[in-house]
Amino acid sequence: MYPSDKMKMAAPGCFPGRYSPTYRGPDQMRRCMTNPSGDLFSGLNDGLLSRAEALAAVDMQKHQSSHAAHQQMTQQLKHDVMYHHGMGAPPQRPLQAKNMFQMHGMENLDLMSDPSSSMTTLTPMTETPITSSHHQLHGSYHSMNHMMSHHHHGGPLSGHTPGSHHSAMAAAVAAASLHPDQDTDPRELEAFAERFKQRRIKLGVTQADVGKALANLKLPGVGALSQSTICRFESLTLSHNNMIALKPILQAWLEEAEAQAKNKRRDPDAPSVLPHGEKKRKRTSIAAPEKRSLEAYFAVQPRPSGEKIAAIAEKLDLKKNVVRVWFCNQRQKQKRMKFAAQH
DNA sequence: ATGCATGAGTG
DNA sequence: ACTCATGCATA
Repeated sequence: MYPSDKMKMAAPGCFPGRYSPTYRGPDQMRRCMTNPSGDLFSGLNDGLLSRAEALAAVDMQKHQSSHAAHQQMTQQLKHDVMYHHGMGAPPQRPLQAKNMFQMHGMENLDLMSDPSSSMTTLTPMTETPITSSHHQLHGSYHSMNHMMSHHHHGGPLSGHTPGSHHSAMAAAVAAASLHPDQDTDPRELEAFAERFKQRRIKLGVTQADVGKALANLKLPGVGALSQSTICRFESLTLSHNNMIALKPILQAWLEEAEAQAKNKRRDPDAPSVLPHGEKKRKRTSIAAPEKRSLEAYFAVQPRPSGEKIAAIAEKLDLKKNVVRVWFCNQRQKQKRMKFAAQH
C-alpha cells in the first residue's frame, strides 16, 4: 500500500473520507490485475516498437495522452545507481499528506520576518496577469476567517506568532478538513486555487515567498515549500490528493497574510543570507525526437518492464535511468488534476 | 511554468 | 521497483 492510500482509507483524523472515487487511480487498479501470461509487451520487438512508435507518433499529434495500457508487467528492473550531487540546502518534504499532523521539528529559513525585507531580498515578481473572475468560497473558509481575524503584525510572511495563535490556526486547518465534500470537490479546489492566486498577487507576494513563509506559520509538520509547488498548486498541476493536502495549509497562510496586511506596519531590518554555491545539479535534456519516441512507447505501454526500458534506452541512446524516470514522471503527469479530473 | 530528479514509504 | 510529493534547474 502506498502512503497516500493509507491516507485515503484510514485518514486518521486528518482528512476523513476525502478521497474521491474518481481519482481511485488506474494504476492502483492495474496493480490488482496481474498479467500472468504476460505481456502485450514482451513481444514488443523492434518491428512492433517501430510500428507503435510510428502510429503513436501520428496519433499523438491529435491528442496528448492515450490510455492504451491496462495491465502491468512483471517487474524486473534492477536497481540502478542514481547519481547524486551535493546540495546546499537540506531536503524538506514534510508535507506528505499522511504525516502532516504528525511531524514536529522543522527547519525554517527565517529570512522573512518582514514583508518589506522579503520583497527586496527575494525573487522579483514575475507573475502573469490575473485572468478570470472571482470565485466564492464557503464553509470552512468563513469559519476560519473568523478564528483568525484577530491577528497582529509581523507582515504577511512573518512567523512571529504567539502560541495561542498557532493552536488557533492548527484548529482552523483541522476544521478545514472537516468538510470532505467541499474540500475534495475538484471544482472547489479549482476555485480556491484561482482565488488564492489572485489574493496572493494582491498581497504582492511571489510564489517563492509563499513557499518560504509557510515555514513561519509553524504549523505542525508544515515546513517550507518551493516556488514549484506553489505554482503547481495554483495551476492545478498536482495530484488530487496533493491539492487536498495543501489547500488547508495555503488557506491558513492566506488568511494570516491578509489579516496582517490590514494592520499595516513597517520594519526596515532584514538580513538575507542566501546560501552558497555547491556543485549545481545539471539537468538532463531529452531531445525532441527521442521524446517523441518515448511518448509513442508510452502510448502503447505506460509501464514497460525493466528489460523494455533497457531496450528503449539503448535504442534511443539514453541512459536507462533517464528512461525509467521519464516513464515515472509521465505516469505522474497523467494523474495530475488537470487531466485526471474532467471539469 | 515545467522537465528531469530524489527520497520516503510500501510491497 | 513503484508511487507520490517535492524540488532544482532551466526554457
